[in-house]
Amino acid sequence: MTSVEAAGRDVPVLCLIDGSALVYRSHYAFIRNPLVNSKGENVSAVFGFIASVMDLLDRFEPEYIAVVFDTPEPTFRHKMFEDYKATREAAPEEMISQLPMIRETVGALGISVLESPGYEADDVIGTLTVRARSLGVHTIIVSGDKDFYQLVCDDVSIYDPSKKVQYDADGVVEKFGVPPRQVTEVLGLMGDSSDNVPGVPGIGKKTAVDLIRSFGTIEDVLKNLDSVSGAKRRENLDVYRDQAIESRVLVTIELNAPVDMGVEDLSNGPMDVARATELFRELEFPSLQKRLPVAKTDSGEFEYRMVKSIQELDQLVLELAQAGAFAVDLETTSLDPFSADIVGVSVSCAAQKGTYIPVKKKGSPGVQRKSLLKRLRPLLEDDGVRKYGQNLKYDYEILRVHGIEMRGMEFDTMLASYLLDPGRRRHNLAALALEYLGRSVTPIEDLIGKGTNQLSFADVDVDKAGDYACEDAEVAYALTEELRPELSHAGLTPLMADVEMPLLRVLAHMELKGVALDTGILCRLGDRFGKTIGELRADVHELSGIEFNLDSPKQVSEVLFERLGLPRGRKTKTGYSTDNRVLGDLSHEHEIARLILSYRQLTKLKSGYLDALPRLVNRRTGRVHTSFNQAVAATGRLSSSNPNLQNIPTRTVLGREIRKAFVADDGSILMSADYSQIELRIMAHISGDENMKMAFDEGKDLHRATAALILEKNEEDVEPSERDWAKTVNFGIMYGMSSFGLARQLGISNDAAEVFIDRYFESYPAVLAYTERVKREVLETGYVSTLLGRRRKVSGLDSENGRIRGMAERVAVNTPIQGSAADMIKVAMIGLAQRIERENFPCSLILQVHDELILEVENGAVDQLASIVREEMARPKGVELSVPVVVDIGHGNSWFEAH
DNA sequence: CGTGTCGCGTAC
DNA sequence: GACGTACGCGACACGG
Repeated sequence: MTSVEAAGRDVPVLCLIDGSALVYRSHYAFIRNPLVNSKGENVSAVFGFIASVMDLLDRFEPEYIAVVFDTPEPTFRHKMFEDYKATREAAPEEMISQLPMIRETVGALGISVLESPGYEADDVIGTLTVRARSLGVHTIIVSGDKDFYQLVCDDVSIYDPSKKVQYDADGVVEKFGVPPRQVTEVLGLMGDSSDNVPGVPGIGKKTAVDLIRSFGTIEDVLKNLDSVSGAKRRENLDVYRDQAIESRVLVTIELNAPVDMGVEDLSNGPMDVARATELFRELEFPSLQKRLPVAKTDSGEFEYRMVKSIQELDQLVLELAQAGAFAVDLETTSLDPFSADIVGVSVSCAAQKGTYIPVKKKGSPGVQRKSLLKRLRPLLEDDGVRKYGQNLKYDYEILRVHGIEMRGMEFDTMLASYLLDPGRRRHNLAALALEYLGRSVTPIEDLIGKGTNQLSFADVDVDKAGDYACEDAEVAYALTEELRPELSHAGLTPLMADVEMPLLRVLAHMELKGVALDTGILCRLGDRFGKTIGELRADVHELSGIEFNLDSPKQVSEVLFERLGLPRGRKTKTGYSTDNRVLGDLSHEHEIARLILSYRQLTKLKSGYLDALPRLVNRRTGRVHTSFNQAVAATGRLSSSNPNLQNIPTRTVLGREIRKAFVADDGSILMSADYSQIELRIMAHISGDENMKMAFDEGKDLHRATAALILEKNEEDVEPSERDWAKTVNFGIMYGMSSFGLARQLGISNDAAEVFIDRYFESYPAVLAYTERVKREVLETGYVSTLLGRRRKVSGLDSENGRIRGMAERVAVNTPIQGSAADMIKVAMIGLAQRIERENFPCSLILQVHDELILEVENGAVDQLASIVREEMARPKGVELSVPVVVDIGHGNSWFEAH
């Protein structure tokens, strides 16, 4: 419909954005549901504005573009007519405060910002349209304001960003009723209430258009008053004739405003992609970030090569050996190392340089996989040639499946980032490149797409794959150079070199080994549970007299609290809670609560374990291979996923049954070794509390001893319930629990809980001192540390907000304890794996559950292994506690029996 | 139809 | 609000 589209791209385009109007529109578009980032800032206007601007860039691909703002200074219109815009309300502060960010982001997108004191944006825009016209440039004015209709002609059109409609001269007639040259005439008569332009009383849009269509101009209307219908209308036109003329001046856009920029100064771009990416990250606009082009670093700076022959590969191997260190990255067809085919290998032995060796396939360059691996093997297996990489555990596993043992792994960028700031969310290459190098890297989705119809990496065009792969290796190299000194500066080099890097290999072996699962057991258990679940569901529906989705907490809450009118408990964000605690209380009121609890327990076990685990048995190995994530938990712990084998039930009789399905191969057994109360022992060690240390020294039951101290009675007189209370307090203190939380947990009054806590700290005074010490440490240094010097930043301890401060306190108190326990078991794992390997012992580590190690061992070696495990766990090298460390060891045919 | 968030529950 | 660290399920809301 528009002249621009008709004209195709023969004519250059200038986009002029009515900035102030767009800010308003963007801000109020979200007024009911403001966009607030995690810092609590309202960023609605920034988001709406920038999203609209990016739409424009996509839609019009303009050669020239500028955002034009009004200025706060009075304009010539105010001087002429003092009431001009007098009824405007002041802009809201939370919108005004977004203006600097909008300007900055617009700047990063390579777009000029214009304003002219004493003139409105309209005048600057009008003036530029004239200049553009003389240069043969078509102007698109981006605004919803009808005032702009007057500027429309063959070379000027309007684009309304909220309606996404473009108007040419015909469009204006259709929309407004008169052609552009008569727009000011109509506006002069009808006025504009938003700008407080008076016009003529009693004449609105419809009448004004009728009059101007009949007569042509305001003067013509006034000359022919006799022909105007309506006595009152004639009178008003007569009385307010000067006001009409004056209004027309007010609405007429100035075409000669002082604008010091020419159209040629308003070229679109270049975009500062790195800066824009950074801003979008700060603002938390991932959706906009995705729309940015990938940062193009000056390609002259980078040297990405592709190896296309054996001869070139031999040359490369020499180069890498000469360099003594290189970053390596494998491109494969799968994340599962057992089914992953190697598509190519990229390496980098200098920043800004990368080489890709594609595996040969029909019709494209490369080297046969067999000869590729053969040529690289000596280099990869050479301990003296240092390897860098991002998540080397993966590359190590792939190579190992292909018969290559990568040695000399020295620096994993993911782990380095994790040690530097274990609290950060992502340690992926893209995030690190952005953070430490200020670079954006090509996302893999750009090559293989996303969602269901993802390509295999093998199907990616080899040149594109090469660029991507070279970049990954090269970025890993550059990051290594960047992160190594940072690690050293933070005193984290030993932790990296002696713990995390060696552990990487241990974890890889555990993942590759996997654990055998007797799916028959799970299947039978699943059938049994399924029947009971069906019965429970029927009973609940019967009792409530309605069929509903028992899996929906929302519907459960409706049935319990509305239909059955049971007493409501706590509220959640979305309604009334139906969790275990609430249902437990309700079970005295109504039988249905008990049934729902049973239903919940069984469905949880069935969907979460019985049904889920068999699906994750690897087709090739017949075993389950979890991932042990080394850079996730902020305290230094590992985590486990796909499946999570660190949350297999044990606390309930029914749940524990699942452990019977975790079994050993024929001729072997499972051995479980777990630390007894390791975190409390570490708390005793770190705090140095004499009473607590003494209890451990004397081999006492710490919970019983604690109860005796608090209650001032003999240990043998402590009741089982009293021991349970003490146990709750012991753990509660470690987690920074408040008297409120303790009261809730124990079902006692707040005052009673406070007394407990006071008595606890009187019994263990150094523990209280410890909590004070870590808080002071955070205030002084900003972080807390574990026994091995692992650091975690803690923020919020100085917050005004009690909730945030409380959270920070708990993190500060808990992290050194949880983290030191993690340090300890990691060191034990490394020592144990080393001995097993060196002594060629017929066993493997297979699982770690925070304070427990599970091994699979051949029948004959059980007793000998038990003593090795105990030694390595009780006295991990470099971690010595001032209290005894007790390790409980059991074994059996299944995990259930090993406990 | 895929993606993100919430409530909930499992582990240590 | 009120106990630290994880992972993952089903439901639900949202957006293309």
